[in-house]
Amino acid sequence: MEIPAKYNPALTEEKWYKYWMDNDYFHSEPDDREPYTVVIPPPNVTGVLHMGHMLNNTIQDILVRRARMQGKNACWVPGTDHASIATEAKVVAKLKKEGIDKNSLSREEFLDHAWEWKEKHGGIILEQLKKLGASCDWERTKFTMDDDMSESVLKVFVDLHKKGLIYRGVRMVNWDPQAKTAVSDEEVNFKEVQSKLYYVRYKVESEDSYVTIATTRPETILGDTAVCVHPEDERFKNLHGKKVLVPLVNRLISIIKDEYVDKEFGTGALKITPAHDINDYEIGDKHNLESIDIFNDDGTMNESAQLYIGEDRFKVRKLIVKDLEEAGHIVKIEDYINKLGYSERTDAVIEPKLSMQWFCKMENLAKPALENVINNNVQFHPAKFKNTYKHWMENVKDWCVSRQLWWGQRIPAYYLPEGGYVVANTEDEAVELAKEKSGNPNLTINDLRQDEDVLDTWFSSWLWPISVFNGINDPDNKDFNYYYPTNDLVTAPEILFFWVARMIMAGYEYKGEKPFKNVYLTGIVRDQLRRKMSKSLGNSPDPIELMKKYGADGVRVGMLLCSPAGGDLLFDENLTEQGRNFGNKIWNAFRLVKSWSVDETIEQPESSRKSIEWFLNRLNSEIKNINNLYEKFRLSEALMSVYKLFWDEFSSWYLELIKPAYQKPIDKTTLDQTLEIFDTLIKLLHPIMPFITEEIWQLIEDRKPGESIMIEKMPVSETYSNKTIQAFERVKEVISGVRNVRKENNIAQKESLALKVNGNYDNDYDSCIVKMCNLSSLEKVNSKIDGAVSFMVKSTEFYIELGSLVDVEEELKKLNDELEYNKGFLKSVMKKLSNERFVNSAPEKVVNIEKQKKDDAEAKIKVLEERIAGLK
RNA sequence: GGGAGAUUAGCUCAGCUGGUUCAGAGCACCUGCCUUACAAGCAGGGGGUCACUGGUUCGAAUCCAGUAUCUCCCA
Repeated sequence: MEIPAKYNPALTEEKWYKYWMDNDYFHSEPDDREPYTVVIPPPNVTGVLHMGHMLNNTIQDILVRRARMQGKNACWVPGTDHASIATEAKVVAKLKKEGIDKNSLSREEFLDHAWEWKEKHGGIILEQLKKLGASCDWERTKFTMDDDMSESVLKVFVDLHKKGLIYRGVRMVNWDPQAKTAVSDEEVNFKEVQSKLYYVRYKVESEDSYVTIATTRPETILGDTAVCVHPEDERFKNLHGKKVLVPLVNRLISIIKDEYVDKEFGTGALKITPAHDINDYEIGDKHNLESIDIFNDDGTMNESAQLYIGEDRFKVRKLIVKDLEEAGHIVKIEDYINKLGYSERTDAVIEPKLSMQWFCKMENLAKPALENVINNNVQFHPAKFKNTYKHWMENVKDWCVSRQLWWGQRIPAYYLPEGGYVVANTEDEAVELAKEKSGNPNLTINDLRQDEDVLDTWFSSWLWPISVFNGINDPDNKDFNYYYPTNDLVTAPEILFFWVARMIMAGYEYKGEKPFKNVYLTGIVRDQLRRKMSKSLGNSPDPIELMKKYGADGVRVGMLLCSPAGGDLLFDENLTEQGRNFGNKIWNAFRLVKSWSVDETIEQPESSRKSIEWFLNRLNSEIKNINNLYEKFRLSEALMSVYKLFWDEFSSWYLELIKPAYQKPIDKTTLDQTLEIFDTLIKLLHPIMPFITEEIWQLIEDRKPGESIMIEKMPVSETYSNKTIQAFERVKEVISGVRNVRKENNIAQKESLALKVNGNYDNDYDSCIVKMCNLSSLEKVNSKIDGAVSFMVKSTEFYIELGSLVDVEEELKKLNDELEYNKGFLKSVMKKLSNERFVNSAPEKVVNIEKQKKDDAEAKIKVLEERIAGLK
């Protein structure tokens, strides 16, 4: 069989993905086995695959494939969320391009367009995940606006309303004047901008004096309802209880006292505009101030402003400064850097605005969600995120769940003609409730007006682990009972609060149980300059191209190589290259083993027998180690361990040890055992590199149709002896020693050498040393040999006689350097041992270790000194 | 302004409840090799006052305090 020297992923990946799908390996149904469940963090329907998804889904697939091979019933539920703001923005933009104004469409017409858009673009990411090898149960794919999902959302809204946890209220919200919707705090990006600080003086009522305030937003002066000073501020004590006139509109407002004011900032006097600043709103609330809303929804001035009506807020700033200046109210203008909130979706400057919204009370929902993270019922990896989570949950604010959009679940609240409203799951129910509430038995649905707003997308996603199994609509169904709670959630720390925390809340509220046991928090993928990868910066490689170039396996390895949990992840294409190279290494190891022909008549060489014995010990110890790392979610370390096991231990040592001479056959025992070892290794590798391992597994032996490595059993660790492993480490040192001698003296491997040993030496692995070093003899002697090149392993001396070839000077230097080092080492040990307090207070074990060090060092020094004397 | 965390090799990071896996790994770098599995490779090598200053201790990268720098979250 001719196997190419370079592994070509393109030839195998599609083939095996199709094979897995055709055999339905990804699909799960409840049965007797232990379930292992993961729900995908639903990507946004507007998106395309980016590096963050690659990382996140690589990790999920590794966990899922591993669990499946451990014999669990693995179920990974894929899906997407409807992303109301982003999707609506996209659809509006698309319509605009076609010359259609959203406002000219009815709600239903618009939604038709939106659905059409979703059908066309919504599945892109999921399709791309297949290229990565994601072993999702595609039959279970969900979308947050599927009928049953929406039904769950509305049911929960109605239920929470009944429980008094949903209420309607006026609140200061982050208003996006471009999207004309409120956005959550988390969807606001703060950026530093160069702006100006305007010092404006207000005339004190019936006095010929002024008070000067400082503001960055002079246009909001028109909405001022107070001026506030610090009660202890001497400069303003004479003003307490007085009133001032708002410039230009001459409204009379009070001077109030509040400790909130920073005496050092500006002039120490603060204008209060409760309708347009969150802090002012709170002060206004405290002092019962009037709120004057001077903006329209699109950021232009309204009638309440009295001036500049219909003009945009930024234009008004320029106009009002000019007018204030002319009226003599501007004292000075300074340059000033402040932070401004921008909408994550539209990049418009956020306008704090009072508006009627729907809220969800968080306090009681947060309690179990906090408690069960603190007590580790839900575990965070890495655990440091518990701190931030705790801080957030203890200061949780009510959740604004309404959005002024059409795309999403419409709030099931119906307003009665004569005021008031009812909340109901269906229109019929709403009519019934309305009849009851109004006492009017003739009401019909046409008399009711449903709320125009939709629910926040997170109000869908927080139910995700429950609703994908239909656990809201049918709480006692088989799937929900079997798969919930799920096992691991893999997501980014950025959404720890507004997604993870809320899922935990929903879990306890609707099932009385956590939604998942572990939360693995990935890092943020950044480029080499630590910049977050983003489309706008253009610093993100296209994952599809990357997979084409390096193979999905290579990219998976590359992602994992740079991803300590929770830390930032500095992606570099050379990591994927390293992944591809690793694939090639595996491929070539396979090629080598496959190239050997068997001769059943030859006996197994001693060296092979010993090598296998060693490697099995090494392998089992490493399996244990790897299991440990996986349990602690130290995935990149698990990868590194299996990487080194395969590359260093298996390829560089084991295969070289058992390799037959060129074109010579191998004995059957060794080959069989080697194939078995290979099989174990690729099973260990499968969760990380599913494609190449399947390809090799299928080639290594004839497989029956329907067989696959992905449903094989993950190897478990059997007993092993650390003694054997350590003994072999000595053997490696001896072999390295001989290699060094060859190298330093330019002796080819073909030329055989005679090795002599003096000192403490175990000849168990002589056959391995003889083979690896091409020795003509390996002989124990009882004295040092002058005139030979030498090296030491521990305090055992090894000699190779090269006759005149020995460079005495060189040899002396080497020995003297080593002597120097050992003397220094001994000195440091003696220092410890001669410290009485150390000997008395340190545990006996530690003292004994030091004594052992002393003995070893002394023995070595003695040997070195003798050798130096011999050479001189 | 409030809170959390970080600082270990050129880069990214391990290093658990102080002591033999204590100064590590991978990559990068340097040297020599196209040796019949693999140059996407092989064999070697160099490189760190563990941010700084004190303290606790027989003993500190590890614990404590302060300083500096950085990051994130909240306002």
